[in-house]
Amino acid sequence: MNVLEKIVNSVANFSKSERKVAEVILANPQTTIHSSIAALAKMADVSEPTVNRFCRRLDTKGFPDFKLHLAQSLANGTPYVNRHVEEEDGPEAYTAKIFESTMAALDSARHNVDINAINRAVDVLTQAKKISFFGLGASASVAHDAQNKFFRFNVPVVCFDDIVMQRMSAINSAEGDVVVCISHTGRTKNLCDIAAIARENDATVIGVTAYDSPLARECTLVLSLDVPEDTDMYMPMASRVAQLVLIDILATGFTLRRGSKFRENLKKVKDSLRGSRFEKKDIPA
Amino acid sequence: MNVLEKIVNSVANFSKSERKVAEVILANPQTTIHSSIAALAKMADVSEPTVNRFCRRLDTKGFPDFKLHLAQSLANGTPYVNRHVEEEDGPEAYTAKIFESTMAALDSARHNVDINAINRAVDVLTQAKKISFFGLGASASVAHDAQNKFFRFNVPVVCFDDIVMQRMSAINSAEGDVVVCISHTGRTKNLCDIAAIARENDATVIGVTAYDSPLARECTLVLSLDVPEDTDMYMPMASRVAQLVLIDILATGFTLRRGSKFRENLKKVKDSLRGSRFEKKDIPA
DNA sequence: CGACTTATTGTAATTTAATTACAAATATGC
DNA sequence: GCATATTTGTAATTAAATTACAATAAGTCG
Repeated sequence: MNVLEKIVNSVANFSKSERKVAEVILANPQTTIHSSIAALAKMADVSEPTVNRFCRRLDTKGFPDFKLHLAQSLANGTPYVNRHVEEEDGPEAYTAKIFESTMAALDSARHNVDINAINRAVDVLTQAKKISFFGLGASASVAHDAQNKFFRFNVPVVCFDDIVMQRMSAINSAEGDVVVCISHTGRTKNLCDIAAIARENDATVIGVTAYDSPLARECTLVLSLDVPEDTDMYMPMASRVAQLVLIDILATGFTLRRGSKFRENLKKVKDSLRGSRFEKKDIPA
Repeated sequence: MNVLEKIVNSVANFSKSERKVAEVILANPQTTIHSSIAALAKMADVSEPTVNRFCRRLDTKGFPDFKLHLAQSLANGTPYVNRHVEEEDGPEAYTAKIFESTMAALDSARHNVDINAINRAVDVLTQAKKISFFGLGASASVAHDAQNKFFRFNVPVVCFDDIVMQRMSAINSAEGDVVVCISHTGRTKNLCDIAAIARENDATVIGVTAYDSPLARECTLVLSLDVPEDTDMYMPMASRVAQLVLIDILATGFTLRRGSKFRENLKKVKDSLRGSRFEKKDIPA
């Protein structure tokens, strides 16, 4: 596991001084791997043995071993950790933290997605007579986005963010229709109802939601995204980005399945937008 | 550059003993990073200073520094790159590629955002009498998302994805109002008009769009996101994710600026949603 | 509230590892 | 084949990390 993540995750078990060490390391990971234990101790304003104890607590053999692990974590260019935004953060700090948390979330999601489930979902979608995307609240915009994407495929696709419309649509669904329900928590009652109704009417229900949630239990097929935890700001952030990426993946799988001829069509759709846009001014060679 | 490659490439410049060291390292790189200089010297059947000289020849400061570089090379050195999806990619391949491209895009965006612009945007937003989010097509869902976020702040906020409504709204704007126009290319004619109209009516116009685009020129303040290029599938993918993250950042900046009292309110909004959800079953201690 | 216990942190000593300086050995050119 | 240059190793030195222990701070219970 990424050492940086490990530090963040086990910050609770740290003592006061150890936390100081953690902060300094998280702030300058790149510097850390080129510092001696003495230099780091000074930076964190603690004693050298404290740094050593800190390393041991993270299951490394000692400081040099810790640096090795740290170097490995930094190697893939990603010090992406889910760092929480703090009250006293300036624009620089919170901007960096949000970017990094989002990337960390994507990284985690990437390792946790069930490729088989994705493949089956693509199967189902390519064979759908009609596709509906339903989401409420923050997930509504994900549903909209999905509609926008699949609309380009010249497939019958609808999207509702209104429970009444969703309900009507679900009741009218039939065999061969696919309903995609999007909800991070999977605990939104209304959406669970919609999923149940759609299934009773023989539609295939794909859930983009948490594994083993009430919504998941109502679905034919679940695409779960394990995203660490959202940053403290009481609003969905990283989770929603992961959902979007999942939609991108489904859309991509869809176009690939449809073959190259189909993709030419896509290009036409894109080109058709040209009329509504200002031309890019030609740069003289 | 990858140290292992470097060893292979410069094997010509090595002396006999140095070559012995190189061989041992190439044969057991994983072991090497956990060995002392003495252990390695013994394995290669050379003296310790020879190992040290070997390290120096590879432009490292010494043996520990060399181990650090080696560790970095060994850590699955796949930095996130913008890999294009290919025709023959299976689910595994395109899933990985899309995740990685998105992360690469975010990484790039992170290094290119203008923190000052963000800070000023937050300034403007916190002082707004009314906030409007406008986007068309793929950017419409980003606008929706923004609305959802800022709505929680108990701020007058609207969002339209319909040019007629956008136009009416823009005409009715007044000093103190903030209009956020979202467009990846910044070349959507209709949206440029809206921006112009809003500005003529004394609203502050923030553009989430490409630098130096027609839309950018109509804005009071531009938040440009430099995202490499979208994957080949003829639809906006990474760019839109970057926009969403930018919205997250603005929303976060907003709440931080408003102070801790305000954030308690936010928690209340979140808690208010509880009634519409299934409770998480309590896990017995 | 104070004595006792436990946990945390730092100081100093010790050990270990890495580097340097120098000498021996090997190779290279004339 | 001798002189020079290069390579390699031995021993000494230095630097770094770790351990042992003492002091301080934080809890806990009477």
